[in-house]
Amino acid sequence: MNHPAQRINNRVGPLLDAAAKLFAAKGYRETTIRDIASAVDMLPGSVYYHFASKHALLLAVYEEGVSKIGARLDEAVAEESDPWQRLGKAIEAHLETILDQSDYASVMIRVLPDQVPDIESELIQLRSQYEDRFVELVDALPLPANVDRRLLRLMLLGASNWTQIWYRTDSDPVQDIAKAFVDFLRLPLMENTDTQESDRE
Amino acid sequence: MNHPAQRINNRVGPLLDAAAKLFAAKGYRETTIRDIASAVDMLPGSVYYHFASKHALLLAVYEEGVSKIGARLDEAVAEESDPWQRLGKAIEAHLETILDQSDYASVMIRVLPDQVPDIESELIQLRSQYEDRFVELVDALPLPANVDRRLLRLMLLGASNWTQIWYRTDSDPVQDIAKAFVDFLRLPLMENTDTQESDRE
Amino acid sequence: MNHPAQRINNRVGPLLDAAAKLFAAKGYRETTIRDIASAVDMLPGSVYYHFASKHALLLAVYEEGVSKIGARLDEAVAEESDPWQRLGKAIEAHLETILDQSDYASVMIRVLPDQVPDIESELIQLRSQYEDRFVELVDALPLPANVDRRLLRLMLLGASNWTQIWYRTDSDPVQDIAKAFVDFLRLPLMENTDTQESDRE
Amino acid sequence: MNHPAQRINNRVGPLLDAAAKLFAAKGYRETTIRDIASAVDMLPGSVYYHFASKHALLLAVYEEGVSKIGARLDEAVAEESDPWQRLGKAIEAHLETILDQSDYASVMIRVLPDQVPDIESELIQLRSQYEDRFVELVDALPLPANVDRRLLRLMLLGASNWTQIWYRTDSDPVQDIAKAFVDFLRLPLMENTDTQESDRE
DNA sequence: AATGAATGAGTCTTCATTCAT
DNA sequence: TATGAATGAAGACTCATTCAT
Repeated sequence: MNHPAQRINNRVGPLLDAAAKLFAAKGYRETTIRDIASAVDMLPGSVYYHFASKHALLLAVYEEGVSKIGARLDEAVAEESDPWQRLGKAIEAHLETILDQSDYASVMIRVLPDQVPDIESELIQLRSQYEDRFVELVDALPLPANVDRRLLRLMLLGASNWTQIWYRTDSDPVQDIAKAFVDFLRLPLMENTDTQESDRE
Repeated sequence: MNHPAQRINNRVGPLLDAAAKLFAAKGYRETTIRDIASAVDMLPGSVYYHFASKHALLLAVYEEGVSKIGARLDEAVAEESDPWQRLGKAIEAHLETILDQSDYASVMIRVLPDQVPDIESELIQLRSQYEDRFVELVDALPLPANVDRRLLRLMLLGASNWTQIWYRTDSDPVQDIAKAFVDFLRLPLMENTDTQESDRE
Repeated sequence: MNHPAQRINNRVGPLLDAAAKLFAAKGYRETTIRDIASAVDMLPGSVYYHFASKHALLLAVYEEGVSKIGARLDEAVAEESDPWQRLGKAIEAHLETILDQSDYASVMIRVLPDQVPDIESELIQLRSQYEDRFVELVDALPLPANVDRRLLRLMLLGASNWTQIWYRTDSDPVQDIAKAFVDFLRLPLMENTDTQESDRE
Repeated sequence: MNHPAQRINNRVGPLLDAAAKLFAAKGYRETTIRDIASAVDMLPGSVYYHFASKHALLLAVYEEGVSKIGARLDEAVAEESDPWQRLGKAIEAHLETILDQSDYASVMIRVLPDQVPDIESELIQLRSQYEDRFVELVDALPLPANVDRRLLRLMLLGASNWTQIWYRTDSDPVQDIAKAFVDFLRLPLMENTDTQESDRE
């Protein structure tokens, strides 16, 4: 009667993988329970033995996604101590994970909380659990006092997430993209860049 | 073809407005014909007098969106001659339009071509019709030779489009965001910035 | 307010023609008022000035069909006096009219009364008004006493009507078909007319 | 593919029966999924568990129809060796099946391929699969050299199929009709058998 | 653990028809 | 005479979900 989610040798894994792959490829609404089930040779009804609802499936994918991409990022960042290097590695890890390596992480970027109102807040929370890492990363940057670190972070993350829209496997290596993004920002923002006067108007 | 859009006293205008508003707020799939119809006090079937299909409605909104945001951008850019100023104004116009002023333009950013496979290519074409303006804008920038202008553009546009995800009307003024985004990039990339040394690895 | 159906120079003619053509080509259900209207550059609503309903249109087509094919047949038959010749001419006229010459007549054969239950009885009556001519034609035939003239007529008429299913403009001339049908009945098909014994094997 | 038709205790059988009965009685377009579903106490949506579409249902009925009437005819014909007898039995079987015994077979005659353009070619193929039997049957007939066997077959089959239009259960026994049709062809109808001269023109 | 069968609410869409102008 | 705009009832189909077995 109960859902034994911990069982090692069950089919929750493949099921979740299929869901992640499909959600990542087509989006949440566009993916049906039947799609997912038949990807693992199950019948639609059987999915409900493992997950209470389609929402629950998405939530599980999101959780796994956060966990995967978070771990990957922590690991990448741990190798560096210089704040800019750490940020660079972080973006690199981020891009690699959502573009290349993990459908779970892709889903996190592709399926936006407001597309699933019923579990919007849960999704938001899960996302920030991950994205908050970038708050620290950016805070650690040696920057001029007047720099709006929040906007800086948002810009970098936005640009990174949006790669999902235009990235094709045959375009630039992911690492180049990451490096370019950080460098575009980094060079002017270093502490000792004197000529800092920006007044449009 | 049969439906002359110029007729003064018709309800195509309001209908399209309602569609744009709803598509922008909830997404394409999440918006039903019933939603749109009842927003203008029509019956679902009546919508089909004006538009052949839900796809056609989206296409019309997209077209109007491209036209609106394109015109707004051209106008904003025309006031300036300095390439960086022009780019700044462009981003400002872009953000204002998609965040504040036009549901039509918002739809263009929110509803991605691959979410509507049946008219994917039409949507892509419409989008690039607008986004191509940024190619020119970025090409006009005086930049060091080794700068990848494509990635620069993609970064800026990606960051801008992603604002739709986090922007709330009570956060920073749109103009500040635009200025920040451009300035983050601009300062290091000015021609005579000597200390250009980027070597991670 | 009233329908001046007699007006010479109106558009009832073309309208009816279009309806006949479309009903003949696609069937009643498969043809929409919009199809018919746009064939004569009208709007769907305008059709209702001339005809009270789609049923009424069909009825009018049927009437015209009966009248046309009836006249054609009477004319053809009048030229002959021998009963078999008269029947031959009749079938020839019948086939020519429904296969070649008149959409109105084709409709009579193609659209069966029971497909339009609301006016089934009217359609049946109209049809028999025409088909009754064949009762006389067959009654006039000099036949052995034991021949079931009703079945003979039904066979001939059925075979003729069914040509609509298989006839293509590039197959046999209509006249040949008519002649063959009548001759198959009139003459014996057995190899040597007298002895009735045929055994392959 | 997913729906195994052989399962003993399912409702595919009754569903198909209902579809056949309704298609035969009212035609394809005139029959709704709701009609069919409610005939077997299902909800409309449930039908789609068993059949992918209304088209698929019709196709299944057609297939069954071809199979049923083909088997019945083969059986009837096997009992005889004389070509005319064989043809007579064939027509008898044909009429019995489409008028009396099988809704499936009736559908084959009543619903014409060109009424369902989406699956027109499949339906045509299915029909000829059956009707081709008559090619052989007619070819086996000992006939004068100048007889157009194709038209002969078409006439007989057309007349037979058209019985569906006029046949009522209280009219002649089906066997009588079959016998009459074949005899009309086989034997001469002219009063005195000898003078065989057919020259219209 | 999974399936077969179904449900029911909802989706887009169609179309004969109406009616004020 | 005709049109523009709509209606409303119905149509085929979809899909997350349920549940007895």
